[in-house]
Amino acid sequence: MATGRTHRPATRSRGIPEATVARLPLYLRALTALSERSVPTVSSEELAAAAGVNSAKLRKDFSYLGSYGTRGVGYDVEYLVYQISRELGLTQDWPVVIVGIGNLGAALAGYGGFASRGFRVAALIDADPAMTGRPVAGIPVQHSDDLERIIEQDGVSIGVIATPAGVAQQVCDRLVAAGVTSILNFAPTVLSVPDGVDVRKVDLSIELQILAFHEQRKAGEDTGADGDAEHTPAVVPPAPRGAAGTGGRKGPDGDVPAVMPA
Amino acid sequence: MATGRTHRPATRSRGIPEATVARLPLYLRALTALSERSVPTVSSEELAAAAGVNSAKLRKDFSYLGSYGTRGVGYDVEYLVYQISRELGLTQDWPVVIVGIGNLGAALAGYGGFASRGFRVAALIDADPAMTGRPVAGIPVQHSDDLERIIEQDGVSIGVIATPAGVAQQVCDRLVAAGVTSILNFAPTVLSVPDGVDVRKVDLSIELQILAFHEQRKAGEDTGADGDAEHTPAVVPPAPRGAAGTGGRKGPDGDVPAVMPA
DNA sequence: CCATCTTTGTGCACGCGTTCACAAAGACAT
DNA sequence: ATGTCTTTGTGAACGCGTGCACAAAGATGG
Ligand SMILES: NC(=O)c1ccc[n+]([C@@H]2O[C@H](COP(=O)([O-])OP(=O)(O)OC[C@H]3O[C@@H](n4cnc5c(N)ncnc54)[C@H](O)[C@@H]3O)[C@@H](O)[C@H]2O)c1
Ligand SMILES: NC(=O)c1ccc[n+]([C@@H]2O[C@H](COP(=O)([O-])OP(=O)(O)OC[C@H]3O[C@@H](n4cnc5c(N)ncnc54)[C@H](O)[C@@H]3O)[C@@H](O)[C@H]2O)c1
Repeated sequence: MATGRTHRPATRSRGIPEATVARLPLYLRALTALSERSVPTVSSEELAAAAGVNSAKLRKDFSYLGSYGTRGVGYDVEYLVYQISRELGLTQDWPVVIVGIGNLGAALAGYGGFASRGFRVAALIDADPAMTGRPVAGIPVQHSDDLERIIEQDGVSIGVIATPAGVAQQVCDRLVAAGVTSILNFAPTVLSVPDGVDVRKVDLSIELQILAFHEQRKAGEDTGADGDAEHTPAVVPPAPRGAAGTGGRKGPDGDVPAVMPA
Repeated sequence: MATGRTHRPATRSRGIPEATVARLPLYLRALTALSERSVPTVSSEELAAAAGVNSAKLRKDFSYLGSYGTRGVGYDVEYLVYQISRELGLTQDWPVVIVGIGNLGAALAGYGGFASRGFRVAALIDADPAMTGRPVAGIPVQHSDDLERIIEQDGVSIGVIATPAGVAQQVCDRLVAAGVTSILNFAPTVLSVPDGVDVRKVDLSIELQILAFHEQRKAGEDTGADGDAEHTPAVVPPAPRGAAGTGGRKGPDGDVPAVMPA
């Protein structure tokens, strides 16, 4: 998932529920695939299956956009692709800057799916002087000293942060001050931004921890021991399939010893 | 039809709400930072600010775990770190395999935050024979022919898919058949899995499109006109019945329906 | 022991999102 | 035109998540 921070400007955004907006790209992807196969129309049932959602939900989602279907037939694929693209703002070009061209930033820079939908990598920015001028994915890296100039010059309104967590807030502040109003944050930090700026985060660590929670729960049910263990501490839960005995992991993030208070 | 998608296990009796589970890693991160600064206790107000959430929400979240606070004082940092870690299943070791060691997979393999919380990269798997044996982030890449053996041997229950979208479902099927029950998918595809298997996806493209939607909305407020007369909607079909009468979707701002293709 | 102050834990109300179920709309055949 | 069949669009019910507001719990001080 990856959600942004608190999202409630009190002013209802546009009639379209946030949950619906989050699914539109999903529909768009499925529709694009149908379009490439020259499928003329599609029913809500078929499209819903392709997008992995409930058909009633899909119909309600589309009802927020308007009545674009034909009863008894379904939806016109090409037409719907256009309508959703327009609604999402993909009919225009969105220049994007990526800040922090390390392992992740470099991978993002070369990501094909980036440019596929109106998103254009306008610039790659890094603080390391050694990287300045070096081409990554065909785009020369620019020094962060020029960050403000680049953003204003190219009219960039979307920024991607792929720097270490320690400097993410600082980078964010500079981006916002220079005019960026949408930020996609890959650094594991909570960013503070003024009103009117949207932040969405992608946090691998959080996703894994959520998976671990459910994984543990599944394992707990199998052993039948204490399915709903409640809060009765003391011992660690039974290890599921092949969980190696904590062979002294303790990552660089510095895990904590875990001590019970008196 | 195992259209199985992610979806909630419906947290039956005495379960922790999914929304709460998703925030626990956030609290844990903030608490870990406090722990490293040797802060003994923290109030819900302070911790909520650090995690970027509402304090009432935080207290309610913690109430699902039990009564771990002390009224008039706050929460014991070390104790909470332990409790949340335990609840999330981070007190045990989780071996993880990454399939598809391309640009993204390689970045993930070298990600420090991966190993920081009990997640251990057990293996890197790729279908390209040229990569087999080559070390990435210090770990030798193994060929996908050995996928099943690796998973069973190491008791891996969490898999990360970073392959091209076209083969993601196929890779997913093999992972699941071999015993993996939690999948983190980076490929832009909807994965079908049987019940009991959790899938979470990280989709950069979707995040950007959501940002673009809001960005367009912000821009639309400034400039009164809709800006793009490119597609020229020639004919304006009658507004779908009840735009104003029956239930009024849409806001007061009159949207311009485009032409329906023949 | 009592008073006061701080902060938790939670009952409650509200709004959003999901899902069901069905009338209405249109296609198509006769 | 009429009837049948398919599929949309949506009213309504429901459940989940959020945030308010406050009583209770415990610390602290006299
Ligand atoms: N690698 C992953 O798979 C992964 C996954 C999830 C999250 N993340 C997060 O993404 C971020 C980047 O990860 P990474 O592996 O690419 O790290 P990295 O160290 O390889 O790259 C960080 C880059 O940021 C640059 N940088 C540092 N300070 C900067 C500044 N002030 N302005 C501009 N650039 C600056 C550095 O020069 C470096 O090139 C980290 O916060 C990490 O936690 C990484
Ligand atoms: N690069 C990014 O920033 C980024 C961002 C979001 C999503 N993605 C998605 O992540 C996936 C990987 O992206 P990438 O840029 O690393 O692509 P890539 O082409 O660099 O890497 C793909 C790797 O998968 C391997 N592979 C192919 N088929 C395989 C199979 N059947 N089994 C095992 N390995 C197989 C290939 O050998 C290759 O090494 C893609 O689906 C992409 O859309 C990438």
